[in-house]
Amino acid sequence: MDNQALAALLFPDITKSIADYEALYPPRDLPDGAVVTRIAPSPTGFVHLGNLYNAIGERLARQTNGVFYLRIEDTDQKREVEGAVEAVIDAMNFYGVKFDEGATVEGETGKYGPYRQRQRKELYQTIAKSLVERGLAYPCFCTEEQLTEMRDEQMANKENIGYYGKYAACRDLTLEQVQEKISAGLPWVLRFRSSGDAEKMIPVQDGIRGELHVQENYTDFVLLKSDGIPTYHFAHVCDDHFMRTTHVIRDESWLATLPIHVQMFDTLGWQRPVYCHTATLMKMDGESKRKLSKRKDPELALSYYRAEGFPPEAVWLYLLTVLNSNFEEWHMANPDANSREFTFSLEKMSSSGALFDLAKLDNIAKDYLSRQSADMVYDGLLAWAKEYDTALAARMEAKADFFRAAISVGRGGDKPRKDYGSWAQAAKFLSFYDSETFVREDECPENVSAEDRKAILTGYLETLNFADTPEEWFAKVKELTEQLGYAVQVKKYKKNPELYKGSIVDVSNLIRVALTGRQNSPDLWEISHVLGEAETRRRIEEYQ
RNA sequence: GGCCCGUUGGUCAAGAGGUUAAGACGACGCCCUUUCACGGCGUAAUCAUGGGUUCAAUUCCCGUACGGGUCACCA
Repeated sequence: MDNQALAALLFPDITKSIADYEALYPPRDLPDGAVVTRIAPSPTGFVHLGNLYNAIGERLARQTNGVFYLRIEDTDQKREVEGAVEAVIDAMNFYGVKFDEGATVEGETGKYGPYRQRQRKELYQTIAKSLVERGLAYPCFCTEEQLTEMRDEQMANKENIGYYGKYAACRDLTLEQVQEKISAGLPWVLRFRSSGDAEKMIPVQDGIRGELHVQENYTDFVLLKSDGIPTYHFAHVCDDHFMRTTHVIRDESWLATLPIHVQMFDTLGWQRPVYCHTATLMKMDGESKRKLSKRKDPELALSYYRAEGFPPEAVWLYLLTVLNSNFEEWHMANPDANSREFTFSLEKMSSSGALFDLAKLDNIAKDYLSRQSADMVYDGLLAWAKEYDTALAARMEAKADFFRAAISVGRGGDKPRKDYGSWAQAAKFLSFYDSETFVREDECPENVSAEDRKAILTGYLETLNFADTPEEWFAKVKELTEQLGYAVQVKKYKKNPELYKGSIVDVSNLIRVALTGRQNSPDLWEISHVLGEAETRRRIEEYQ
């Protein structure tokens, strides 16, 4: 076979050489140990947790004065969705992830582009052509049906599946045969001619997992699809080489095709990047774990957390506890420090899949929000409401001082309340303050009879004086409690429940339900002052 | 089915050849308390399993089981 002639036949328009691209994309001038990494999503319109998970690379790049960039893997035109690139950028921006170079909404920035793979067709074809010239790649005319047939036969024979050895029908076509098929207009893909041995294991250093042993690739996998666009495997190798990527951080599902990637780097004589395969986030499904699924699990989508209103930093705090086992300890020691001050390390990443724990996220978010100022919470809630709850946004703007006061209750001090971890939770929690949204959700405490309910609320109203100090106010509550045969001290009631109708818990909770509609709320006297005397009296009278 | 990866409490996990096997979340119980919270304390693990190496293994090696992933002209 005349490889030069075949290459010319297959790629008549390619005039550049690999050397041209080496010159175009010179090695980066960066300090020793600088990490160059990226996220490389495909523009399917679905931005998921994994994308953010791998954006941890940004922190690694920052820590080492390296580079973090965005590459768009748009080689599958069928799955592409309009506006998807903007969606990725918007989502990353929301989570504070900044790119040094790569695709942008307007176009792109950086010297190693284009950063959209489809625009790099000529580069891939140049590399492909050189492989053909070296006799390492060949056109394949097999149809989908033929390939399915081959797979079925291999399955039936319990042989390894794939295009290799005697199954590689197009491997040894003559130049004339290729010429004939091409002039007949038959579509073709370009396959790699693998000389790998399935029995051979090759060691690969993984940045997270340590030394890995993978089987050598023996299949003639596809480099270029029939439309001339590369497959993921080929594009990844070419791009990460010419973009001078040092670390490839990606999901562990790529472990299976690692042999292909390693083989490509080696045969092209390029230095392999450090592969870092992250563990997949899992979810409990009945008795067993399984990968988070796009169709079944709304929490896989990044948009879920935004719509729910979890502050971006809180999501990072949670993700970091899962990503780096020593992060949580650091965060407890530095509760108010920004998570970016934490030194992230690949070695501390877990290699087995963690169950995604929404309860823990919730806890972390509550703790985070409890430490924020009332202004921050007001602004955050308002910004969220403008997008997801416009009625609330309107009320907040109309009654800004009132909402700020409500948000301030229980905030500050050594023991701030942890009532909500997301803006959606905050909206719900705060709803009782505003008379427009006030609804009684909880019932009067069980220990309190209808008669006592009336007596307590009437008595409460009679002595109610808005000028009282909190101490004076509560002294009156205690007095009322005692008069009506309830125990002022919970402990006494617990010891001798038969001596009392109930305790101050019941009395307080009755007032609480009257005032807030719930049995769980912040301090009643503070709430009353946010509501004002008229509204306070109105709610209690109404509940008598 | 082949191949790859994994397995410490309900969940996330630290850990080292010899430890009382950290810590966090969740659950439950108790305490504090001027209600609701917050907070404090406490309870719950024969470190998947069989074998080997060793004075000693949960920690090293091999097998088994289980779980997960992957085997496309999708990424």
